[in-house]
Amino acid sequence: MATIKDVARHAGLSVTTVSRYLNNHPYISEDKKDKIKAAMKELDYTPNSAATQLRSNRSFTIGVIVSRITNPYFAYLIDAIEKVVKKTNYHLLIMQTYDDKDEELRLLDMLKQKHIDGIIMASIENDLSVISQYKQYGPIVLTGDKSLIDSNLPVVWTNQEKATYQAIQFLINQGYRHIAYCTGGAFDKTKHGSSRNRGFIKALEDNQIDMKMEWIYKNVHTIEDGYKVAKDIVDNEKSKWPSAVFSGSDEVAAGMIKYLLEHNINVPGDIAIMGYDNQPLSEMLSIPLTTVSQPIEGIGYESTNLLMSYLNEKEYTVNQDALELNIIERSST
Amino acid sequence: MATIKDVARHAGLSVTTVSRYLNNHPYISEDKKDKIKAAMKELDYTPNSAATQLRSNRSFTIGVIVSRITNPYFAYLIDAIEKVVKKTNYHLLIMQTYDDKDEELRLLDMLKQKHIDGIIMASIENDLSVISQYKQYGPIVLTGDKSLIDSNLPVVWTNQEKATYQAIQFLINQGYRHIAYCTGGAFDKTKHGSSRNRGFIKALEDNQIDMKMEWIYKNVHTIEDGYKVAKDIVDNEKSKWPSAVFSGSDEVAAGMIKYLLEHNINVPGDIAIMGYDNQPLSEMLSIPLTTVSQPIEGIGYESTNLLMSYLNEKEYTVNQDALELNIIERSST
DNA sequence: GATTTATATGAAATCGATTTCATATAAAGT
DNA sequence: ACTTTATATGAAATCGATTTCATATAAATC
Repeated sequence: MATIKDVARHAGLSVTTVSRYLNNHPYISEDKKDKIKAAMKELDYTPNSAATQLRSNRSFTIGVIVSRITNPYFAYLIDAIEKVVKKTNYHLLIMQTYDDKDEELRLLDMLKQKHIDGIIMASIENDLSVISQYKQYGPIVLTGDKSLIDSNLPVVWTNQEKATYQAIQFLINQGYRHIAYCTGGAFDKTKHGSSRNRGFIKALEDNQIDMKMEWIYKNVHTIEDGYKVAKDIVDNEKSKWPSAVFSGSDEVAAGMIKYLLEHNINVPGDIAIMGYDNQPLSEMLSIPLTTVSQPIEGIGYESTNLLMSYLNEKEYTVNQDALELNIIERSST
Repeated sequence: MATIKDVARHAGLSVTTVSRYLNNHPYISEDKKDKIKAAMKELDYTPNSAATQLRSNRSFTIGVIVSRITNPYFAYLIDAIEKVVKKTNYHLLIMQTYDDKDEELRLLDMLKQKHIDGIIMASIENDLSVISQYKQYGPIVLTGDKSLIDSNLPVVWTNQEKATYQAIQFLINQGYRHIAYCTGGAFDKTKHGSSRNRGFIKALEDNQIDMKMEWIYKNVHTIEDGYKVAKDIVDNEKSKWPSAVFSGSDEVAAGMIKYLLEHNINVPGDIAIMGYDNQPLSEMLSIPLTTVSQPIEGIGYESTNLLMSYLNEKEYTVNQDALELNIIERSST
């Protein structure tokens, strides 16, 4: 492969001048520019990215960490991020942790290795205190719930507590008062619980509804999990069924609907179902799903611009208005 | 950041020895190894990847080109590829073309720039003759239909013509003889048509069924497209409806089912629907979808191992048995 | 007309690793 | 005891760009 040296020789110039041309520096005469252009074409020259990186100490690559791209939420988020990145001279490196702490650390190490210049974290496995140690190696932008602002890292946040509160309130307003709750994580009644859990608890409290622990389902993620939860509910006497189930994920909601319909249980007549994320499948279900939509485009746009502002040492103010969650009302409630 | 020089000094050794340690070369005494280890820990040393790349002329990164990761087919394929890559010392760079020819060329250029060592192409925009010019810069493995073996590039192929033939034959065996056809691409009756089209045409011929051009829908991709196709069909007199519709994509099939059910048309009683890809949503539909499943795991596994074999100059024989397509029979036919 | 200032170019140092070449000692083979 | 061979280490060159420092000419200012 031709190097910058070859181009310089071919154009009868020094490598310095060719380098200047490559980096759009001022003060190069037009005729020299033409000569360089011609030489580059003639030799089919492309700069070696490793050399550029080594000397300039920038890789012009940013990373985005997600748990897995087969989750549509992350796929669409990456899509939104890439749309912004494509407009710059940066590349996007998509990294998956598969929910593994060590893997996440290995990915963060790429900042240290100068493989990437900055990171957007869309999922988080390790403690924030661990992650924030890596910011000395390059900017790290977090995306997620408002509670992340406690980390001393820049955050593009949404208010999950408020959205969940509103979702539960929405169900209550529709007349449902016996509400079951599914979460992908843990559930403890203390204040250390996750934001969504807090929103759920608060909404019940504000409406003087008692929370029943047997209606709290933890660690449910997949369609199969939802299927099982529905079975678990329905296996009780009908008088003990909740009138509505709020699920922290559309997949779980989909699994529940599948089970309920297979057993001729009316949705929402017998049991209403509400999901979260507004994933593509949610409007395609037999019973289109009422759900909470996340501002994915906004999160992607804002987080990328924020990260870029750090890389280019400019100011950027996140437009919080673009980060509102919305309830999408369909037929399942 | 600490460099190899710092480590060497700190350990009282030469950089050569430290480099040898980093690359697992033989002939380093245990006590020196310990000293190096200690120095690296002490200084929190991580090798600069750009320097390694520049000197060794390898980036230990491979790329996978897809049109877009929001397409579940590609998301799951990437997932399968990453599972293999994670076991090696390579990184995976996911690249999206968004169906853009120029973008694809820009991504291929990364081979030239030595940004990546090799590429798996899961989608292809440019002519194969154009793409194969890039193989001088590093190995390129194609994945897709059998017809790609004409390119002089290594291919991990599936037999789309055969699968489509079998799918149509399956419908015919079930008693459907008036079969409409949806394709994401173009459709011309010449031998230059795509493999799936050939399979469709051949199946009809072998069963002495005339093909009706008004039942051929071209360039349909999305759920919305499917919705429109169903409307277009149903707007005719019922006597002119096809008895079954084969669609080259589950999304399109989903859109059709949505429309048909909304208009109280029985599936499969009035019109049967068959999809392609066996995407996650296909079993979640009101009418679970009969579809053709692609061996995504196999394609990912084989293509990655094949690419790795080129990078490590070893032999690898693709296990063609892992690349069969299968008909998944559900309720929509 | 003398002195700044803007424009235009090049030689050499540098980024942080690996690779080549050289060398010294210990162990093995004859 | 003498030559190979295996083990262990280091100095210096190198990969291909960018950056720093130096310099020469043309244009602008006083």
